[in-house]
Amino acid sequence: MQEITGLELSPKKVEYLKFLFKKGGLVRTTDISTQLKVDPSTSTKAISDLAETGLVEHIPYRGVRLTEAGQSYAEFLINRHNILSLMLSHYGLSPEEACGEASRFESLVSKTAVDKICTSMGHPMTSVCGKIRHVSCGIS
Amino acid sequence: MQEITGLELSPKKVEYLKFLFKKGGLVRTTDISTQLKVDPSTSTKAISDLAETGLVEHIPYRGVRLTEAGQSYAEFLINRHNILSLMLSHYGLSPEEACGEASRFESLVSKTAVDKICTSMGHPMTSVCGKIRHVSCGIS
DNA sequence: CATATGTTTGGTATATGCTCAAAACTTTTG
DNA sequence: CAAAAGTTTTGAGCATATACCAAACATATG
Repeated sequence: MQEITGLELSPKKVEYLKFLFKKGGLVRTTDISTQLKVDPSTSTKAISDLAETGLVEHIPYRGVRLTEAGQSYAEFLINRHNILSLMLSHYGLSPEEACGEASRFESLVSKTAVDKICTSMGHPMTSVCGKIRHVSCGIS
Repeated sequence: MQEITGLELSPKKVEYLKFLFKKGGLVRTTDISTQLKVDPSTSTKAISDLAETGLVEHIPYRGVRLTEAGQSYAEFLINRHNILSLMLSHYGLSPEEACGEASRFESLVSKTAVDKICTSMGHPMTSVCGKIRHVSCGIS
């Protein structure tokens, strides 16, 4: 994934990647299916898809791990979520509401837009749902 | 549609409804397919779906018209779009960017959130892409 | 009223996401 | 250290949303 547009992954795939990042290391299929509340077979399938994109490495019967590309992409995904949540919280949404709304639509917000929002907010360090790291954020 | 959550329709269905509202009156299948750049058969299908929800009335070979429910729902959809676009434009996105981003994700933003954003912005009357009418906006 | 135009139907395709049952593999344990 | 128990994967199948094409159908017009 050379240029990140932010629109590469489907909503669910984004969830998987964010979870893998937060969990860290080798993650078991069951952990994922428990967390995302789906059948283990569903998470196995999703992981196979992600493995094909090169974002994760799947060791069958062992677990999944983010690749280096996956790490930095997941970091973008989490920053995007945090920035959008923070933005929404500025409009009177509670942290939970903001976080929930952002989770629903974040996969459709481009990196370009996120970068502008981030810049406009002055590259904040913390959101309502986590710290923000301005690594791939196109600081201007 | 008793209580509007804002999450009733798929992205494309939202587009159809917004277009029908803007066009007004009885709209022909071809107008729709031309506008949304899809095959006429595709728009016929979408319209059938919408007709089942009671938001539009389809008179075969004649055209489609919003029902009263469809009218007010479409008004909500357009306000949502306008409010989200305006919000984004406050973060340095150009009108075109703001409008484009909003179009991508608006169908996943709840009415509750939109109402809060609208209130927080002081119920603005105009956005970067159209006027705003605060009819169903839960003015507080 | 026959033909041109516009619309709908039916078949088919892709993408995403999901479940269940059975097979395959790993781990535990007697 | 083999059988039982537990976990993971595979394969078949289903649902939704979106799309196209070709054929059938309705309407409008010359």
